[in-house]
Amino acid sequence: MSTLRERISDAAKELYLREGLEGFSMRRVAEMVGVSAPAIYRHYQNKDELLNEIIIEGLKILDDYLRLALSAKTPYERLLQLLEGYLNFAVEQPKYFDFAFITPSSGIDRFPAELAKHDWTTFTSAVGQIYQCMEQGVLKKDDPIETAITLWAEVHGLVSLYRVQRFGQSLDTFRQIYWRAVRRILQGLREDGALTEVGQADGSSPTSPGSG
Amino acid sequence: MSTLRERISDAAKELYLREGLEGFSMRRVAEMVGVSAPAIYRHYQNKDELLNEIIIEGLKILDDYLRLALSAKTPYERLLQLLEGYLNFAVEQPKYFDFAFITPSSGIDRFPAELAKHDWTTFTSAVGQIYQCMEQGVLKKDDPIETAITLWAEVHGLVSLYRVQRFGQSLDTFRQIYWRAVRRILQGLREDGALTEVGQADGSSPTSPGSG
DNA sequence: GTCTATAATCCGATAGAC
DNA sequence: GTCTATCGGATTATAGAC
Repeated sequence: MSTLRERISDAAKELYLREGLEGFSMRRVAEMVGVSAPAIYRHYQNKDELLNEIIIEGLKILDDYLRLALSAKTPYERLLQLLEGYLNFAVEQPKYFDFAFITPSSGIDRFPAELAKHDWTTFTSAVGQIYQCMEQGVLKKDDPIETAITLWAEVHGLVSLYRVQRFGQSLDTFRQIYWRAVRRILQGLREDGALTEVGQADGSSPTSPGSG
Repeated sequence: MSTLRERISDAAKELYLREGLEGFSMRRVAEMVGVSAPAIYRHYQNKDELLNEIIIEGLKILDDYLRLALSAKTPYERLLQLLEGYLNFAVEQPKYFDFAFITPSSGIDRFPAELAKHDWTTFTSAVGQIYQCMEQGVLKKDDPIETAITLWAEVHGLVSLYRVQRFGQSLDTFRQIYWRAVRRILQGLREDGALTEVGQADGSSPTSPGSG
């Protein structure tokens, strides 16, 4: 059992995933649901409101990817898993990633409050892991917030450049590039000389939460 | 003296800078030039081909920003200036930055060969500075290509997140965030203990090439 | 080579009947 | 709440005169 509003929302997500923002239209959503286009406006005020539904769905899925990290045993492993969750979300849910993090003003100008709240929640979680790493001496004492920004920017830059085709098309190659870059950063954030390698010793990725 | 093709190209750039991708249309370009819309198709096969003109212009402007870095005296200063050129380009020419580096498939699917060539040229230049830094002992010996990727991803991630409103709206604040993150990365890439600070000692930016 | 005119579609959104 | 019909607009692209 599902309401018409839910069916519209589901169809919108399906259409966006299949056709992208370019092929997304109210008319086609209506056609998929089996109603006329104006009927949608009884449930959503306009196109932007329907598109917001898609962003929110993407954030939920990103949460699923990141939540898996919290089950790891040490703060450092949780941090690595968070970094991998971001990678897996971007490469396994590229359309959602694009819409939530890439697409600038095309489509939606004002970003919904959910987005800011979501950012804050997950960012705070990452800061917590980093803080614990510093307390344990796994990372050098530093400002955990600024350190989190530094790491977030690195992984976001990597996946963004991958999304706009700057690292070729091979996912395997990109995963190697990703982890070598991230580990190079982490190396610089570690206590000098101490604990040269924590966790995996090679450049391969931890277990993939999304593909397992 | 200018050909009609050049006038179309100029009008297209002007319209895109003023209205963005959303407000860009063949009709409006034609209107600006003072010809009918179909006349444009005598000089450009379709809309994508005209949009490519804009990307190429953006890459030329980016080159202007990055070329200023080469006049600095040391490899490390040239590297810092390159990193600042990227920042200045992104914040001073946001529309060009968005189109060349953010906008995914909306608008253009296949990226022109110019783009790949440009990437390669400027990237190679950055790798050269990094290599020299390593030879001089300013940076730890490492793979200069991977190091360049790591740095590129960091600055690209920072400016991309800024462009999608993740760091608030204050440019001054963002510049501070940017340089603190970049310097944190560079710190980790330096020889352990040696040369704790090269160049500016505070977190402020070098001289801005674009705003001076 | 450039023009006018127009085709053939698509879009978001609304009005008003039922 | 859903429908038909339609408005007002956009788009790429072509036909044919000049």
